[in-house]
Amino acid sequence: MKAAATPQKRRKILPKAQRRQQLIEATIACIARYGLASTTMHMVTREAGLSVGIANLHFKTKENLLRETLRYVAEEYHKGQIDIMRGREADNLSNRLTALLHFQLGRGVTQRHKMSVWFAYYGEVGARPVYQKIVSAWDRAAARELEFLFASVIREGGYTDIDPGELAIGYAALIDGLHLALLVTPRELTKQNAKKIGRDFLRRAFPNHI
Amino acid sequence: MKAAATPQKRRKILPKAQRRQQLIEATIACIARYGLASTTMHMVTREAGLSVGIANLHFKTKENLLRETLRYVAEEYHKGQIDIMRGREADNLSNRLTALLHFQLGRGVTQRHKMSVWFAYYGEVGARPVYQKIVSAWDRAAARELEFLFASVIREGGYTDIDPGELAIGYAALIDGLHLALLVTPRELTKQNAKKIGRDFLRRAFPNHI
DNA sequence: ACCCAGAATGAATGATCATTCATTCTCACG
DNA sequence: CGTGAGAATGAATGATCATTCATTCTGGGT
Repeated sequence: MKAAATPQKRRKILPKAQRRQQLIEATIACIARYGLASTTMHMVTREAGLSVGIANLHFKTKENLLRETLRYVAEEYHKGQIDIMRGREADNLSNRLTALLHFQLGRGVTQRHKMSVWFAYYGEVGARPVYQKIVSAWDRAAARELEFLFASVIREGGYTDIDPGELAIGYAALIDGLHLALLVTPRELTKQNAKKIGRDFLRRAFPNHI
Repeated sequence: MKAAATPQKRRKILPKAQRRQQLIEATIACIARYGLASTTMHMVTREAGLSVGIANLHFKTKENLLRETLRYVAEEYHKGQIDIMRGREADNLSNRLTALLHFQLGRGVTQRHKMSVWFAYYGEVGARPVYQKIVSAWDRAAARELEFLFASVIREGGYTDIDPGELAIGYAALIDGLHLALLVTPRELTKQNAKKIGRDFLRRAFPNHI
């Protein structure tokens, strides 16, 4: 038998870190497509093109894999934000605000499957304290950074009567809410419109900057 | 044997509508406590103090029960909002805005277990078009009403440069985002603060009213 | 060229769960 | 009272799924 009809997948050995990464990405794809509730280990390993046993080898349990996947997604999103807020490229505060808005409502983040994964985990936060811990740790970090950025803008613009911490929570909530709207009622809201709404929020707070 | 140690639950026959209601409420309690993913039919029927078979009798399948539960929750929340917006009690627009805010961030709605249920379903929307349909139908109705209210406020206050539809989407997104923050990072945000943030949003848009 | 540590496999196991349905029980009506 | 229509029960069934582990295979080291 020379060449089988099915092209005989050759077993490949790779470093642990690479396999873990591969499995996490397969998990994300499955959650986006089938939801957190009905994603099975078989689906994940098939998506990765590997055998079922592999999951147990690299992550002890399914619960573990899901936890690590959330960690990965949360880190990706929040690090992206923080990098822009600390941004060296845009020293100008106005540009930095705009860059942040474009990241948060831009092509990368607002892809349907990414938002699906994000809210799938949020949905379980009420029942799983572990998820809450992971998300809130990153949230706190991003919130602090945003508060700092807003404080700079307030100082520069001489705005009075604005608490940077409260405004930061409000802005973050608005962005989350817009993500939710893009996911749940995409027919009622385009990404363009979402950006305009975010921009209007900032303009009403910082009229001299936006 | 006269009186058993366990007080012999007597079988009771009730009208269909009442049993359905009872099961839906048990479902809500279970989702809040254990999450959508791990809520089982046994849990739900035990919570309701009934037998397993009852679920099949009143709702053909689990999927059906979950659907009806979402319908119930969505209706409760959105009807509450709409009633206030159409409110006969508060003819004054300022008061109506305030009443809406207090409903949306008040004791009733922001109970942890209610928000849990809400976001549990949002989390599955990406994978289940049925859920999306149910939620977006109610969302659309509430959005229209809110846009109408904002349009009245804009007319009364002579505000320029505000699109009521866009502002309504922004406000709704802010409220959703605040609910999420109350659920995920309750240590960072009190209900009092959430209300203040919502009020500030309205004040920046309608300074003559709030 | 050979070897073996340990990476990868997947059939088998046992646990959990939704759903079924033969049987029991209730109560409205005669 | 007595009865039957149909509401309620829960043990049994079969399907699905996470996890295990005996076995196979790979590639770096010698």
